[in-house]
Amino acid sequence: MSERATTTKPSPARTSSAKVSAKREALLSTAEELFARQGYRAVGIDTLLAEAGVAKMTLYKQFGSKEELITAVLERLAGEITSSLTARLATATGGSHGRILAVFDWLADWVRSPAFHGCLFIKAASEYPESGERPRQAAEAFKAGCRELLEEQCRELGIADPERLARQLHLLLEGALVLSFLERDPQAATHARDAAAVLLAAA
Amino acid sequence: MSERATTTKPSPARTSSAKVSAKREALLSTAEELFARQGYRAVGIDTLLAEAGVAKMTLYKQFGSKEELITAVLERLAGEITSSLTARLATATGGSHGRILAVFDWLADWVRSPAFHGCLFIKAASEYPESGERPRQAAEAFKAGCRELLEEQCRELGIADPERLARQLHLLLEGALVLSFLERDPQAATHARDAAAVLLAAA
DNA sequence: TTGTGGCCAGACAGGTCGGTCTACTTTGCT
DNA sequence: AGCAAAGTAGACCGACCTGTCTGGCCACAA
Repeated sequence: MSERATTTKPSPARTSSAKVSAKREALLSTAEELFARQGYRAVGIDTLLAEAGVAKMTLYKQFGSKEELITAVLERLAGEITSSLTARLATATGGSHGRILAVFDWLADWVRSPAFHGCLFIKAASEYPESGERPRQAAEAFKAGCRELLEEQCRELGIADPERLARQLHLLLEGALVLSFLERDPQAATHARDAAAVLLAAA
Repeated sequence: MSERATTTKPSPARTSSAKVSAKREALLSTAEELFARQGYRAVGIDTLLAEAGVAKMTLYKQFGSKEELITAVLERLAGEITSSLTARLATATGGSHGRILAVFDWLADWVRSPAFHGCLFIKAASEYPESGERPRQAAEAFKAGCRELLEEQCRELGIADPERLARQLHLLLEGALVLSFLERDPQAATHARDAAAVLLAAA
């Protein structure tokens, strides 16, 4: 009866330390979506805050600057992608090339998901092209990680020149990312997989 | 496409028309360089005008808006690339695959030139992601042209499935563009060429 | 010489940007 | 209960944004 009109009784955070992340998480996921759809410089801080339902001071307390927020988005995303991909690789079966082809299957799922609006790392490097800028550094680190992951898979296969094959596969992967976004071709990743199979067979 | 200010009306004299082109050209080439190095939204119109030594009114009389200027830069660049590439192809020798490998040789020259700071078309699509935006349309048109050019070369070779091979080669090309810029790997195009040779041999 | 029209510099307009600050309310731990 | 941390709204800042407009300069034709 005396319940106030405004008492939606927001779920009390049961875990103490999880509470810290609540607003931070809202910021990160909203930022990821808006930046992906519109670009980094095109999205103003105020738009982002309104969408996330967070106050400006919270953003600056948590991240310090817009560029740091972008960097945090990229680092979080890199972690998610890495764990999602390695989980997929762990279950990969098929011939000896199954592991590598599974990377391209995973890629096909990624670029076909409705949340995909181009690779955020490539966009970050485009909009923050100077070596010293943190978003570009995060992008470089992630892409280097991709190449290393591919190289490791090639090495496990006992390929003659694993570094070389890994770089070629990486080209296909990045090409698929770009063309999935630029032309709206959901099959780009499939074509990349086909090409990867050819390269693998020849190695 | 080019300025042809004659017959229809007794319009400006030749001298003033030549002057117009001069300022227009200064705008286009300065814009191309600044946008390539810093990104489209990162470069303000005043910076651009100061660098080009052109008055603001001239820009708006010639192009109407910043987005139209960007579009004009992209269209001019697309023309230059197309003619430079087809000129190279005309002189391509080597085996039956020479023409296609020449595309990747040309690419290697492009990405290694000091003026290369990433593909302006990919960046345009990133910063103007909506279908209705003119810079993105120009980028889509150019990339579609690239794919068609590759497909035509494959077709001339009598490849079984030219469209499919062309798409695979296109993936390598775009991948090389991205990785040349993101990692600063001048060898990306060379690796793409190697991979292209493998795909060609298998087709 | 005088007139004309293209181009100039730069002031201006109206908004938005990233970022700071204050003063207040909620929240969660002890 | 009490307190400190975290979060809130929103005013405010100076810089910068795209785009418009004014008034004058200068080349050239009659």
